[in-house]
Amino acid sequence: MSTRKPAPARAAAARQGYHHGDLKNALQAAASKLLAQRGAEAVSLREISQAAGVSHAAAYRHYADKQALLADLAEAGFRDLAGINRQVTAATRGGPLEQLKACGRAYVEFGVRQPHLLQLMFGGVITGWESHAGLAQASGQLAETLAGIVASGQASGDIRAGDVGDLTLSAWSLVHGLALLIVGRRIPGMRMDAAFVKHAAAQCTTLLIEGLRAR
Amino acid sequence: MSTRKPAPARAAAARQGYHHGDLKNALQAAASKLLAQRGAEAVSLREISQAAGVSHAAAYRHYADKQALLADLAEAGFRDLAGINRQVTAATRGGPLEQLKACGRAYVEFGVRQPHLLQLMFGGVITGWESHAGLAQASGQLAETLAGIVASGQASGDIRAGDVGDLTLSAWSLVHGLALLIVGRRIPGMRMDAAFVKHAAAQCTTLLIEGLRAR
DNA sequence: ACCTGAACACCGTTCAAGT
DNA sequence: ACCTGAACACCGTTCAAGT
Repeated sequence: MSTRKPAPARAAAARQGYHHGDLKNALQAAASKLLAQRGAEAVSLREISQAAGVSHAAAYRHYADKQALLADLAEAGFRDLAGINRQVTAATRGGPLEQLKACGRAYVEFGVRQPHLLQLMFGGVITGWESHAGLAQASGQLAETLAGIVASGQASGDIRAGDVGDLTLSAWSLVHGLALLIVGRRIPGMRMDAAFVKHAAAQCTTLLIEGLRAR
Repeated sequence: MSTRKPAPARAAAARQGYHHGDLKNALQAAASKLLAQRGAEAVSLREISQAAGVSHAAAYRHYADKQALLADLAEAGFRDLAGINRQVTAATRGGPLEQLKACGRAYVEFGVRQPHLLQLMFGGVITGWESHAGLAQASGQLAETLAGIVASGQASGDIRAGDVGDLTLSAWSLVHGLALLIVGRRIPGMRMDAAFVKHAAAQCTTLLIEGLRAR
């Protein structure tokens, strides 16, 4: 047993409404949960604070404003998505075109799994990305991950020659657009179930690799 | 001369702060202008009402709530974009693939010209599309316009066989994703000028027609 | 150093009252 | 029928004050 008693001390502090211990993470967790439930515009900072068990002004000790907290959530989303891409790439056998296909499907599935998070990451709610360094960096890492797959495909001769940035942008645009059209429910006659997502992702990524394939 | 004097009567009414004449259109115009300047989340209904020269409660005589007004703007955006697609299609010679290419570029240019409107149309700010019948219809018409080009390309033998909905979704996803990535400034090293937009649209639509081309 | 509670200026929405 | 002004319940943000 340790001589320090952090848990009881924290509990006592919480009882008297003081010292949260790790409020920043608690705010993130509460915000993430509420975001997933109702979307960024429908959740207030006061509600997040309440869910974290502190007064509505306490968040300002850890975040400059509401946007800074949302930016943290978006950043985590970008890191998560980039990680998924790396993982899927590593786990997929059959060459770069199959990897790209698998990543595209994973990208769309990520969006369907967390629609409100995807909207936050790309929907224009967060302004002033310059002031959130980590967010811009995480977003850039996602782009780099995709570019890496394209570059390796060119090196192996599976993907045709051309500027890596241009080809990556095309591939990214396709899966990104599909994910947002699905999440935004803009596709007529769409049933938003796993089968449709799987089908649509397969169709789109097939077109993609037809366009990218070396000939 | 008519015996009725609508214009002076309206002016007199306006002087005493009553009877706007065509408040609904005035609200739309004011909202559209403010949306273009600062985006949907940064503009309040009170501000729109003030810009239209009425009290902050007057808008509720014409719109159920703020969302209904925003839905009207989004609907106009969808109709505008669908009209642009039809116009570009009619004006482009050289077959369906060239038409699709031209529409893709026009789609991206529309987004770059009106980034806040594009975000409103697709960014998830408007919830409950079911309650805005005109909006859902206008969005559907845009999809139909795109599907029409794909179908005519199949009829002429330029576009390969396959489900029209699937091929249309792929084409739409590509240009839609590109437009949103550009507007959202998510492309590393991007310069958001006309030359880049032209270049990126050309690259992406080239990949698209390679993937769609009959072989 | 970290949090609270009151305060400020806003916001969307409602509603009785005016013409 | 159409609009106003007051009112209500919220919100983001600030700040003196508490421990």
